[in-house]
Amino acid sequence: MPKIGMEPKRRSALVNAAIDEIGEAGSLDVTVAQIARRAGMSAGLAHHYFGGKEQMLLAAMRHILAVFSGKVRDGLHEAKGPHGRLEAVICANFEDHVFDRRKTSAWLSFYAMAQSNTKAAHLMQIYQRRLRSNLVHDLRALTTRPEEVALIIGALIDGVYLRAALSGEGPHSMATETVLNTLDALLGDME
Amino acid sequence: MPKIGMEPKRRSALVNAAIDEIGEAGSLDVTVAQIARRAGMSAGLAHHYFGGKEQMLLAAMRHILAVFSGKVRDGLHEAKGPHGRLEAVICANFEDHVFDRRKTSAWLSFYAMAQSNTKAAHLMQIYQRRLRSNLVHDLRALTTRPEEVALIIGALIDGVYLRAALSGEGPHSMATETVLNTLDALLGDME
Amino acid sequence: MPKIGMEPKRRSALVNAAIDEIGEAGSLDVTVAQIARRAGMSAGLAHHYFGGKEQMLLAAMRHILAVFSGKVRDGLHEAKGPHGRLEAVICANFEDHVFDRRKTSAWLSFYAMAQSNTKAAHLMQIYQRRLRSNLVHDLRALTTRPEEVALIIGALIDGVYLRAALSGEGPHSMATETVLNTLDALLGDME
Amino acid sequence: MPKIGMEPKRRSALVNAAIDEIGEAGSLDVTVAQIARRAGMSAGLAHHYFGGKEQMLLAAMRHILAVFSGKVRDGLHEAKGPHGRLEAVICANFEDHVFDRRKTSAWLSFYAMAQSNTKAAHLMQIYQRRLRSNLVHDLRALTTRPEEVALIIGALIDGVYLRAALSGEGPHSMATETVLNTLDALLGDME
DNA sequence: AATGAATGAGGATTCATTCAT
DNA sequence: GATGAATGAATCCTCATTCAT
Repeated sequence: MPKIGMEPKRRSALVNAAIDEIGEAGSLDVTVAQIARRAGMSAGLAHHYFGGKEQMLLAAMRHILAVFSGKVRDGLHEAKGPHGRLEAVICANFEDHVFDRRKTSAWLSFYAMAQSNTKAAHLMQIYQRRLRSNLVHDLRALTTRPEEVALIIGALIDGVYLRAALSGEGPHSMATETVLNTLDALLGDME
Repeated sequence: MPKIGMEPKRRSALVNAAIDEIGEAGSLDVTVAQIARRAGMSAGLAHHYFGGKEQMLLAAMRHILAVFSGKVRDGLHEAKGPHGRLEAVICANFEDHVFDRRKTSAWLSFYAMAQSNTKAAHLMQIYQRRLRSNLVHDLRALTTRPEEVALIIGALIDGVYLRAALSGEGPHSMATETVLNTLDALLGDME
Repeated sequence: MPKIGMEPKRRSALVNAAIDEIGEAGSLDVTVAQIARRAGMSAGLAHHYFGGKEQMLLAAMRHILAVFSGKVRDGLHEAKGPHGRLEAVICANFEDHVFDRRKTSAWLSFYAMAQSNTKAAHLMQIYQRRLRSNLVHDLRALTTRPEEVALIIGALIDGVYLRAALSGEGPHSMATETVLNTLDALLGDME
Repeated sequence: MPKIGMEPKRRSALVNAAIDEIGEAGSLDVTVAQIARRAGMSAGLAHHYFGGKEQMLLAAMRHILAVFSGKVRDGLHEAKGPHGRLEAVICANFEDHVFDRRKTSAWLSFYAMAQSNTKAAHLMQIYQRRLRSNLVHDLRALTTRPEEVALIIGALIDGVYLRAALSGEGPHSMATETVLNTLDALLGDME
């Protein structure tokens, strides 16, 4: 069994297991043993690879953010024009992969974690800044108050996501449409 | 020593202590002993009055919602006209008392709790429905799509609150204005 | 069972149990559970009263030193004249109570502990300084080099004790005589 | 890759690493992994060569004793006359190499180990007997009570060493002189 | 020979909860 | 009513040791 180059695989398996476990439990009160078992290894090995529970959770959080960032980047590549790019960013937030029950649930738990964990808070900040920066960049061409609209759209995305996470359903299309409509309303009004 | 009418005082003290403790810790990982000590009594007594930690936390959550509901009701009493009433509801969400650092922090923790605790989820639902109902009621007079606008405004309130809770600051006026502006943009556009 | 004022009794029982357990094991590799069981309580309670293993061990060390100090004080009270007092100090180091197998064994373990634990090192220093101070005080009347003789006698006491601890036997009288004879030889020579 | 004659080098490296690690930590609570890493190999290989942690520690202890014995032997070769030989033995105990901070620290830890480990105890016995035998042999020509003086000098050496190990300083010359002076006092007195 | 993977037992610590007084 | 005593289960983490390659 002990092949070489296991570390990346193990780490990846643990990260996914952590997200799933947290998602299912709906809370961070998940034991290392549970995660490790789901990832098919002993708790000791999990510690060996991550050094501790906290770092494992942070890695999971980082992974969620990385996947999400990738989606946004992909979406932006294909989009054309400022409005198209805004749509792409918003859609990326509500894509099926991101909107998976387990992911949203884990996400909300990480939100809570960010309140007591400095590193988690830092990760959230990075995500929020990146989102804001993307939005502002394309809003400049469409409105005289890009900052304000970005603030609203950003908060709205979070709010819609939050409600989805809580309700447990995943009204993907509805969510996207809701935000897009608001965007257009704001653009139309502030023009 | 066995004074009469101690129970309400004890319960109230515990609820407040729980909110403060959770708020300070930024998480629900708070011990019964801590809460009880802050409330000036033994952990055993806390159990006596609430029967368990979970019920104590739920009582704390209920209390936050109750205080908030009271604020909304007060605001609605003084407000005039549909738009004025909408303003009142929104303002109530960002009042100083509600927007206190500790309260927002506890609130976000309860959000997370609602994912794994059915009763907590139920309380959140009640709050969301009441908010929605208030919004829809007054939006009927101002737009042809009251449901949709209510959805957006509701999500926006949550999103703004969420960000405030995370950032730790309390940009009260900004928050209120942001939501109000969006409301007007939506009304203007959808009329 | 839960009577009031249990704390001192529990702490005392734990300290004694710790000394016995360490003495029997011949090492500090003793579990809190073992100590607690010997003291007739749960491991949780042991933590409740001491806050941790280290503090429990330090309390045990302190207790050994305190008992020993008491013996020295008692001996000095009854002794007469400088030489009599010196004899009393030396005898106190090899009294039966102090020379009990378990105590010596624990003592040697604490010596080792003092190398990695600052607080333990501090306790050892206090003991050594007190011994030295006692010796020097009475040697002043008997020799022109009290400091030097005190150094030798102090080291000799430690050495004899160390060997006794290692050998497991307790040649009380021999030990005492050995040190006393050396003292007299030094005094006779240095006069 | 499988070089010939690697075993002695590996074993030696591990023994030295163990002594250093124990010396630095000031305790036997040192992991095999730490020792192996310091010796530049994997923990698995360390096991391969020694069969277990205990045997590795015993080998380290044996090594310290062997180095020390060599020093004594060398000293005795060059010394002349009974008194000169006694001086040589005493000096060998406080030579720089032996008196190195790390070595003394490890030594004290091994003392503690001898209480719970039969093999370690046996090694200590061998050392003490050899020291005693050396001392008695030369004391015969100088005093009528060689056994008693040997006992005192032996215990004094241990005591001085113990204090040096604890204090962390290495007052080499002082230590040597202290013991030598005592020796002369005893010889002068008991003649 | 040598490594890194892997395990599993064991230990300190925490804490909700119960209970005698 | 109120307390502090007490427990025991649960959890994180460490580490010696084994093993496939």
